[in-house]
Amino acid sequence: MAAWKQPLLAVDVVLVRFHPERGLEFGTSERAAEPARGEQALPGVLVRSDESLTDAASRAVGTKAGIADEAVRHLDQLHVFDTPGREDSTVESGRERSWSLAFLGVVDPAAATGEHVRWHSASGPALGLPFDHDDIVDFARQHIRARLWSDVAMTRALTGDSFSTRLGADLEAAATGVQPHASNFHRRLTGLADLERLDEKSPSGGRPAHVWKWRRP
Amino acid sequence: MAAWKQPLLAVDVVLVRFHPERGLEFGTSERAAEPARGEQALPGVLVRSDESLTDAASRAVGTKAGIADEAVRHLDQLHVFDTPGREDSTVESGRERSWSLAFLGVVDPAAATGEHVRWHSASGPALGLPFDHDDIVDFARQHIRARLWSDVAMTRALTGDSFSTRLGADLEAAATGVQPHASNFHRRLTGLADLERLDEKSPSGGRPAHVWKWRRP
DNA sequence: TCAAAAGTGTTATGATTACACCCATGT
DNA sequence: ACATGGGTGTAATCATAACACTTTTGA
Repeated sequence: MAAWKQPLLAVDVVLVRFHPERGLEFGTSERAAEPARGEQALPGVLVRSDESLTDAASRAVGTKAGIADEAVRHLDQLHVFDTPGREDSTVESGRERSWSLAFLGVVDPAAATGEHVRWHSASGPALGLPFDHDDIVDFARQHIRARLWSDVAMTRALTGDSFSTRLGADLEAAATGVQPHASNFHRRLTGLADLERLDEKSPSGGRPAHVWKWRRP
Repeated sequence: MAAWKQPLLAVDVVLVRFHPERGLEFGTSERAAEPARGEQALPGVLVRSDESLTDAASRAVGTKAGIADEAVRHLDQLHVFDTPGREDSTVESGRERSWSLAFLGVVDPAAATGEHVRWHSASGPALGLPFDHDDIVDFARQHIRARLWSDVAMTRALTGDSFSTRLGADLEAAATGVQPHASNFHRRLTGLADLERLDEKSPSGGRPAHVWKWRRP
């Protein structure tokens, strides 16, 4: 067995946040290096041998998007995308293979994300990102929809530790495309074991909505 | 940015088959190389730069387990396992990091798999495999349970192109741990759009069961 | 004709959806 | 008080589970 020369493994992070006013958004940052230099793309780095994959994802968010570690509430491995002839096909041979392990990175919408990050509404059209990044975003979109409310860690990262019924319903609407009936949605939250209804209320133009708090950590 | 020296990316395949008599089984093969030489483990190879990840998985099944390509009905990417100090930590430094992209590989139970492969009942205890292979098998087990009947490609690979109600019910039982009510299970299959009930019957000691056929390819 | 196993009929139970109506707040 | 939205009550609908009972085979 000869010496192995493999493509390098990169991690690319699909940044997501759920902003109370702006809704569900995907984040991109500007590429500093060729190829596609200057274009908006998913922040990514090559994985170093001394770090875990999740650490690499975290580093991508930090160094490429300039987002503080504390602002990243959740990191979730998605899928390895295997593309002939994508980035870093430096000089030669035209088409080099490349691997990208995609992560979902949920960001605190209250955190400042600086000028490096551009946020795009998830309800808009495809983002037109280079490489196969549009596919990756799409994969993430379906991942979110399939796991909302059932994957507590992910959902909690999107909503924050506590949230109003209103915000929850809007998140549901953003993820699935249909606004739930307010009444039924309230009952749905009631049924979730990890949620607790507080006595607080959250103003919203009419009758204030209840506030829900995730139990435990 | 200096030259990158990364761990090598391996693919490891969780072989699975659903044998009409023996039930759901996971397959292992004997390791030919250190570390853990001679032990049963998941077949895996280092990915080459000129092949896709799925091709690498396919090659692992072929070269390490000696299973013909045609016998592999389905290959599905699972997760990247990132383990400090696993295999191929050749000589030095004691603990090298290593990456393994796990695949689920569904094998035709009618195909001869030679002496290289050892099949273990999925209902038995943990297999006691080296590295984190037990964890990987467990991941695969949950993957199967979560997707049975909803993921047509995977389920079809397990059942074959056509199968009796009996076999389907046994598969369900093997995956979930509970034997479904025969009556309700029949109706469940009726409800699946991709399934068609044939007029054939399949003997089974009592009244013969119907045969179901997957539509399309 | 009896045992074994597959299906059908039917009902109970529970989740999901819809919608009428009442409640809590700001103006 | 009225507009705005949140929430409760309640009923219809649909899926799931349970179980009695019938059907089809082999012995």
